[in-house]
Amino acid sequence: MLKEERQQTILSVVELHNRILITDIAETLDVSIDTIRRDIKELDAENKLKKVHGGAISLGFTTDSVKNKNIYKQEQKTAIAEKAITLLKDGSVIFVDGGTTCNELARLIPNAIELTCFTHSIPVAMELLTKSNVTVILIGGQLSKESQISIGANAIHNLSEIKVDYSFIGTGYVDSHYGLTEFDWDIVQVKKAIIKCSKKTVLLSISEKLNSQHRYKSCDINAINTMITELAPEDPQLNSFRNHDIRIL
Amino acid sequence: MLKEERQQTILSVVELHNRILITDIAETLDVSIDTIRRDIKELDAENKLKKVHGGAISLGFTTDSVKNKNIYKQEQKTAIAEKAITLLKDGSVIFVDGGTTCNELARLIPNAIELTCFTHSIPVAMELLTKSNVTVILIGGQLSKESQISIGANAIHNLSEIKVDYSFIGTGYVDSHYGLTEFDWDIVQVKKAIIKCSKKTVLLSISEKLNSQHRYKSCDINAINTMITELAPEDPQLNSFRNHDIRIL
DNA sequence: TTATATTTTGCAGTTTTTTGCATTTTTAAC
DNA sequence: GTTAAAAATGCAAAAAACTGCAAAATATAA
Repeated sequence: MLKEERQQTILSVVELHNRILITDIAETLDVSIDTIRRDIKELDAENKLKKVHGGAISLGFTTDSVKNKNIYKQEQKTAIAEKAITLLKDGSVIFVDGGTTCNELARLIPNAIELTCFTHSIPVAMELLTKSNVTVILIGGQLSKESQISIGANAIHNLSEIKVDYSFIGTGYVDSHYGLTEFDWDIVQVKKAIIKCSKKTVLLSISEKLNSQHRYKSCDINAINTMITELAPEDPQLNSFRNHDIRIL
Repeated sequence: MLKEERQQTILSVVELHNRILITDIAETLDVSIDTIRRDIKELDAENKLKKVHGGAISLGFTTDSVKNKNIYKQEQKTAIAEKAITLLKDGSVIFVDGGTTCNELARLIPNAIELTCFTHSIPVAMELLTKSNVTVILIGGQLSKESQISIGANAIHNLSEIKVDYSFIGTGYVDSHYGLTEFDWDIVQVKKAIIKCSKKTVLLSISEKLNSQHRYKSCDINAINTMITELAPEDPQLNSFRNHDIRIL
């Protein structure tokens, strides 16, 4: 049996079962344990799997991946959240939207700043509960299973009764011409209510979402006061937004 | 079984239930208690979870509050929750209070029953979000860091606008003479509002809390329609409650 | 084809890691 | 305080990993 074949077999077993035992596969393929050990060592070096004591596991199955929960574009979102943090002042009253980027913002709020945070997102609320310097006020309503935020008439009504200095919102799609758009109608209604109750609205969006659109519109691009992406403000990708009255951060 | 796999399993249990008991998981995975202890120690060092006496809790619940204290009486709470489940009917509209026992109830709701659940508890909401057969409606308000529920005028107002078939509530202390009492005044106000919006109120309480009282009163014992403990209904410990118009389950 | 260089493989001995058990110490529940 | 459960510690057996080396397989070149 060729080495290449053997390694391919190992990989397919790992992909199928998320794991492999050295002793098992050595017996199955009828080669020595050392050979398999060396194969796995190589495949690990090539980043095809993760070598562990006694065998190997698939990359998506590692314990490290649980914590970072495979958040798509995690680094960019952290960079965006860090920029957003700079807008916070002691005593600010803010609203934090749902979504992974806003969640990251919540996570990174420093404990030097006293804040009052409104949110309709369960994950954001969880994150903020750990911070003693933040007063958290939950916006109730029917919970969306998918996005884990309050939506519907009740949520919108609750939002109509508050006023915040800044709201930090995410969006499904953003385009300088079409504005902020979403796939989901209910979400759009809530976004509208959020923007309405905010003195200033800050959009957090990874650059990937720029210049894309979908069917329902949350607001015009002019409704946004500040837009934060992971790009430098002078990046050419942001050119189309410069004709508008937006601060790019 | 690979060590990585084991640790992975531990992490996923912690993520799902926010807690894990060393003895439980050792038996489930069929390894010694010491091994699990070492795993949890490692995972704690890697900041994947928080090690506590008797097990581990998820990082989200690090607010060293109600959560980790009572991971011990878990079995009793599960027994209570299982009894409570029997009261649920298809199409019921219920309210689920915060606290570990009610959380257990939420966790054990079977997916055969269609329900509409109101709750003011973040952990309960999290739990219910995983169930496709349950419509979850969140009661907003200021969040209590310690108990992770909405409290205050806003929460009470929101409660005044709903009506549910059953509410499942916990309490700090319960006594056949003094009724349901709490250490915290704000909590009491919310409990009153919950009871007011319920056609029937079901108290879930481990027997340990029976015949104890504290300074603020939520309601008379007569305000409770059904009381569930982990004891058999005919247990002598429940005698003092038998003079009242309560169903004991 | 043959001779030579290179890679791969299996083996033996050593080191490291993992695991379970017994004992002591600590914790927390009462 | 007492007491029972859990945690920490030390230890030894077992499993796995690493090391160096020589034989075998493969590739390369004359």
